[in-house]
Amino acid sequence: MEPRYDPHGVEERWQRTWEQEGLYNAEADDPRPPYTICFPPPNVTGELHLGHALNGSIQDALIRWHRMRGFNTLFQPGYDHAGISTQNVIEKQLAEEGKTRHDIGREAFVERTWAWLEATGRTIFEQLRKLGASMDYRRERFTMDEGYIRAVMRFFVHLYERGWIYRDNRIINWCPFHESSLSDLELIHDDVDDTIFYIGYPFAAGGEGVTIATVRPATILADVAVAVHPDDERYRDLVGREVVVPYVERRVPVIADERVEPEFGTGALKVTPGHDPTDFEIGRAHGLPEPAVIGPDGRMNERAGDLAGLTQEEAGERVIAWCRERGLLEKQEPYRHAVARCERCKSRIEPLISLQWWCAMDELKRPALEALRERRVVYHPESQHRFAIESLETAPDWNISRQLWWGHQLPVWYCPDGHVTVVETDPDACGDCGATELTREEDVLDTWFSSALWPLATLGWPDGTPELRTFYPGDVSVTAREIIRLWENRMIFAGLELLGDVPFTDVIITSTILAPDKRRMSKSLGTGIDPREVISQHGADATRYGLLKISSTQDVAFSYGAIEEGRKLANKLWNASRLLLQAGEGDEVALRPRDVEERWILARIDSVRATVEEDLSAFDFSHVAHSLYRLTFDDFCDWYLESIKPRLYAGDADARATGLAALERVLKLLHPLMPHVTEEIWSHLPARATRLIVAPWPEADPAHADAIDSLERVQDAAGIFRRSGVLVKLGDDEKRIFDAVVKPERVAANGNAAAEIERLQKEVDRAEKMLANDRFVQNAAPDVVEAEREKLARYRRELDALSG
RNA sequence: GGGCGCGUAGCUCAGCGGGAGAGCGCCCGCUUCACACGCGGGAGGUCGCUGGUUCGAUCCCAGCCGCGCCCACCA
Repeated sequence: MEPRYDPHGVEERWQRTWEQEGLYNAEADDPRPPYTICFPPPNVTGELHLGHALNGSIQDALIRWHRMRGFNTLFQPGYDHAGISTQNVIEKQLAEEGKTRHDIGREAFVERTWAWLEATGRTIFEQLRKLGASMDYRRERFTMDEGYIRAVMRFFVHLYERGWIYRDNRIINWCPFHESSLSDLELIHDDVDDTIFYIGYPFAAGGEGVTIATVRPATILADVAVAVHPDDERYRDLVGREVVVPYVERRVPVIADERVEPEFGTGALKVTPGHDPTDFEIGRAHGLPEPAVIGPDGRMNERAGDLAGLTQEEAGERVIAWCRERGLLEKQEPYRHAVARCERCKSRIEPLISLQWWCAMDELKRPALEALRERRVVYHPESQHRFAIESLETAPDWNISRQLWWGHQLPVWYCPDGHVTVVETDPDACGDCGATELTREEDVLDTWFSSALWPLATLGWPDGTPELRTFYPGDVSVTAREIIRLWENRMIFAGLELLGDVPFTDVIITSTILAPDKRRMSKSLGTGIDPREVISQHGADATRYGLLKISSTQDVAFSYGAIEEGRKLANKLWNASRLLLQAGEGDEVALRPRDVEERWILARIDSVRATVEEDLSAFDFSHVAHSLYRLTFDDFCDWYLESIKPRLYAGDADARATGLAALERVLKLLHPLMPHVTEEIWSHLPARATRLIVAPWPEADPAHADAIDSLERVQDAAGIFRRSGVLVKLGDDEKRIFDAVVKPERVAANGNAAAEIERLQKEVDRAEKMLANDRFVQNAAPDVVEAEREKLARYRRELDALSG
């Protein structure tokens, strides 16, 4: 064994070995209790980023821990077809060839997408293998593989038959670039500098009229009313009167609606149901018409009269000029406000009324809300649990149709008479009239519609497979905050609706990793860090350790220091094992603690085991990493191994056998975090019959607990021993050694009894003062007072020993 | 506008009612037979500010200042 641990080669070797030996595999007929985690299916076109790496490290730590604890673990891999995102990639390729998707047609487009995926997609799981993620790679699924498509079709038909899927003309977010609707959750909001115009709408009967404020003057052409708040005293008398819309010179009513904000602008709102979501709601409530003057391409349409064909900006200018000429433009001001953009192409979103498919949420979300409130599913941290409930409560009906070509085409067919047939596979005839000339709905489903089925469909649903029976419901889902509403909540209601049970019991929301300088990681800022490089440079174990160490409930800065720490820990373990192995020949690994330091380290390991179990159960991975680092460096190496060196050098077989047994336990505790180095060391230990990855997790071992207290005080002086070049031999009477040997040595080594006495005197004074305080003695918890008394007694003893 | 969170050593962060901590960095000393990716020693902090609760507050409460994130249809 070399004196330096080098992860290169070692990690790849174990990854191959584990997989080849089938140790990642999960079997449905395994009688052990199941433990299931589905890796959130990454975009099929994507590459591993730090979010994946952190997610993978967390999930794999949980999986490996449970595997060692005797669970039949399934870590499920797979990809998402990622509708818009993938279509984007292909459209960009086409654009480089000077073409659009319409030039090659739908069939060729879809074919091309598949061909491209075959050639270049699906690389993330190769990268996750290099992280050591112990997934059952045989079970890789895709949201558009044959079985999965059946699941999606079944889900749609199921919801349709429940009466929850409907088609309606409603206002949606239209992306002019993708020429598709988008859900609210697929938007981003950006501040832009705009101009707000104040425009007078004269009374139809003549006179001043009312002034409104708008940033989109082009939409004036589609105004159907002016609305004010019902309690707005200023406008009370106006309600019911008619005003004239500028430019088009159309008479429209003044109405009252609570959705109007009296404080904003002039408190009077021009109502444009065709081009604004709020106005749309107001319009529906008042039964107003919904004219549209802007088309799907974002330009003015034929209903815009002489402005048809213009961009909105051009049309707006013409409208403003018209108003200015007639003295209707009261003022204009610079105005900064947020606008919605497509999260993929950044195009400005056009609110348009469009015929779309919808999924009603009221019935679907009710059982999910119940499950969340009863905590059958719990989000971690707790603040996210509240957010998840709130999000679900307020979830509007779901726009599930997209006007894209890449995705699951809706299982909806129309006959020439306009009858609608909804079935899972191509029907022969119209369900209503028997007509055989059917055309299929062109729209595809929102990508998240299929993602919602991930925990079920990957296990074979809608078929009643053994996998589904064994591994559903699963256990944990690990994901990022922004995906709670898009994905997690939807998996919950889909699972409850289709199988009557939640898909998992815990959802871990991971922290966002920022660049080391706390800026957002982004390619354009050049602040991105590629986890694949980190892994190849520092090793998978160090990367895993580092990511888990910095993980928390808030946003965290990436830290190479934490990765370094992981590397150091691996090296330390490696050398600790060398010390023990080189100290003798035998292949004995056995607990034969003779001296208190041996009982002490066993007790420490057991105490850390308990802490680690608690922290893993609470998903506090940072704390786990911290505890194990301290255990390895401070307790195991700096103190315990140092103290048994004399015995090891003397060839004491018991000391070696016990040391190896203790080392084994430490390796086990660390394996979920740093699987490779621990397995590698394990393989060097004598007579290893089994792999560490499937070795049993340490049992509770309280046998040596009493050794902790007695030795820890002596440990306090350990530094002195080593510095003075003396290796202390600790007998049963540690206390005697401490008082008689350690103290004087410490003083001698420091050459500084006065300072030590001063320090102790300060402690004594402090403790005496507290204990003399009646209110402290009466009010503080009894064990706190007792601890203080013990401290005082100890300080006094030490003080006596020094000054006496 | 709403929600969440954060301000502790030069940097990154842990601790969260009774002794101010870790990693990295810095200074001093060690080629001690596991490890210089190491060992020992050390410097460095009014624990954002102001009040309150308490015998006692970095820790609980309120306000303020600063920073970040998420959500949002104020035209």
